[in-house]
Amino acid sequence: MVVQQGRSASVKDVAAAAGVSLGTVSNVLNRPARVSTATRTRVLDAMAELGFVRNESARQLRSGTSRTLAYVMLDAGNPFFTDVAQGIESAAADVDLSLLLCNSGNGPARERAHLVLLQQQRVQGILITPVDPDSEVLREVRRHGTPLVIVDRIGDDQSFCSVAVDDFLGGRLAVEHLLDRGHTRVAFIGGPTTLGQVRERLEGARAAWAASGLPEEDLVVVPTSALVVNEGREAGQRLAGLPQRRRPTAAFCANDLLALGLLQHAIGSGVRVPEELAIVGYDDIEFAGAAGVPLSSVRQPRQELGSTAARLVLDEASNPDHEHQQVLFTPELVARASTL
Amino acid sequence: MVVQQGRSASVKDVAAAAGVSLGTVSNVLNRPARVSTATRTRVLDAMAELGFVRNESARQLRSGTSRTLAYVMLDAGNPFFTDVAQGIESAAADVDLSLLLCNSGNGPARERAHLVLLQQQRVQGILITPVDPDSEVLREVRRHGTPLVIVDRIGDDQSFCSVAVDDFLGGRLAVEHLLDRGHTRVAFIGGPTTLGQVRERLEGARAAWAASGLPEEDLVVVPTSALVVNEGREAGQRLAGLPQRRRPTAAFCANDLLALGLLQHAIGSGVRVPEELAIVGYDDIEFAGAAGVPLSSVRQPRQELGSTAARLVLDEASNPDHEHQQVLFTPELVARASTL
DNA sequence: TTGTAGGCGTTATCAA
DNA sequence: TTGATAACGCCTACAA
Repeated sequence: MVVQQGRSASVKDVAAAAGVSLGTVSNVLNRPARVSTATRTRVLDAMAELGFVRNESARQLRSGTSRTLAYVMLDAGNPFFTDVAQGIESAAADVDLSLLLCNSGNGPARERAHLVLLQQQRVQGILITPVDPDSEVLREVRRHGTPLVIVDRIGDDQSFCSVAVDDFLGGRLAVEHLLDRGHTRVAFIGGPTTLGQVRERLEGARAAWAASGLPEEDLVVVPTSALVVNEGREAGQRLAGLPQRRRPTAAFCANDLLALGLLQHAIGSGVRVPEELAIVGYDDIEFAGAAGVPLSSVRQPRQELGSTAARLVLDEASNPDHEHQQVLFTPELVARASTL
Repeated sequence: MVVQQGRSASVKDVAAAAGVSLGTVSNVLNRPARVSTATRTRVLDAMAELGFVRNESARQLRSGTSRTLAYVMLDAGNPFFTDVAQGIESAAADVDLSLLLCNSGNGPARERAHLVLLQQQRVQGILITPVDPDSEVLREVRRHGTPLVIVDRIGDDQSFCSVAVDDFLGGRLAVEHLLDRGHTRVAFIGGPTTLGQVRERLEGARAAWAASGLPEEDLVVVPTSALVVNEGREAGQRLAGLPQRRRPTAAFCANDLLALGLLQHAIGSGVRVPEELAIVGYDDIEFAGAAGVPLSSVRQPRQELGSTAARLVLDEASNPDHEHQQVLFTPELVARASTL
């Protein structure tokens, strides 16, 4: 066993140690059948002795493409996206690719920086939940030739594959559920509306509300600056500040983090859930069901979202007849104790 | 603007398009000052025209090292580890490195596969929360020369840098807190004990218990097969199945996911928290404070854990006088409503 | 200021 | 079955 110093052993070193040519070592690596058993073992021994590890950069330079997929997440702190990432990873692992995870944190500059790096690395494909699906940066990636699939959003044009869940329908389901429960004053909590997800869930909510014939102003929109727990708490305070007769008896939150924050505020300030305030979240993350009052939520097929996106990007990468497609999954309302 | 087909443009193509030599293009990229303004703009224009993107593999092959750090997580579904990852990522971004995230899912085989891939990619350094910190695979990485830092664990030997939090102390703090609250029958919920974190938290709990002079058998150990929400629910059922006079009045869970599951079971089956069952978790993930009954928990400095580990691995990678060190952070008990 | 040449580690082709 | 060689794209001496 040899302690490495300097740079690590190359095929050339292995060849020298085994007393064979460099080409033979390469054959042992890539077409073992072509090498006689005797020399093969000699080469393998030399590799073990020297602690040889293939250099992926060199391989990649030679082959022109890497064995890596990348996913640029919108918010790594949101379990929804880590679940999507798990779906991607398992699909990637099936075809022996590894997954590079990046986090834009909803920042266009960070997103752009990641995309540049990924193209430099010649990743096989990029999956991204973009800050803005119609941004020019995405089209630049396409122009460069790197396959790209949009996850959890749909762009205006159809020049990309995308995998998303019907957010408009999800918003409708949530509000229809609350209407079914007899609520006539409901809050929509969410923002910023620069996020398409938020916009469409709100539109769906409005559509359901309009269909009910209730006065428009009784769907109270409470904007937030991000989809995080703390914003949910603050929204709770704002609701509590409303005069009794204008205060909604139910809230539909644009995601579960907000809903959990709202729930926490409610319980902390003695508001009974669902009797005084019913709550519906969105995403159905694991913690929604595990909340003190289990949360009703709109479930999205997270893992499937990821694995489907991975399949699409791989098809785009390898199938010359690839055609872009927009896959739209259907969300589903999961009713739990927070809406009775 | 040109639509790419075939392979993407290289420095050679740019040189041809700009009517200069290949060396000049390289100078524009790496020593712009050495190039006259006129030729520089000509070259830059050609790059834009061709949609040139540097090939990182070639660069790396030449330079011998990559611009990437990697973190092998133990469980990507646990917010604790994603928070650690965020700490690493921000430290890496500070020095212009990108972070490759892998997930072993507590599986030795997956862990090993990831490590091989990472070495092949010649990452600058590997951070890992290992399945087993004393495993031979880690030493093999070291032997190959890739800097490696152990995160959230400490190995037996001190041949690696490590960054961890004092789990023994954390266990003690949790149980002392429950003893302070007057509990005389307490459950420890956690497992598998192949996880060192679990073993040490349990040891700490036992030490505190022994110091109290209470009968040993009144610290009831409820083993689980994983540190996930669902196992917490099942532990709740097992507790409920105990005869009243042997049933603990408080539980210390080896992490917050278990605690959330237990809490959910308790609320669902009408057990009042903390009056009938007090609960202390571990990690203080964001969802602990946001639980229906906010959870008391042992807080670990997650982001700091990550950023410190990143600094250590970079020092090991670049400082010839690097000395391995074991950094041990101190945990802190955060008391909330779940223990009154 | 610009151009030329060699090499990083791997693989594939072709010849022996 | 094995060996020699060229090429992938980039960077850095060194030469002009």
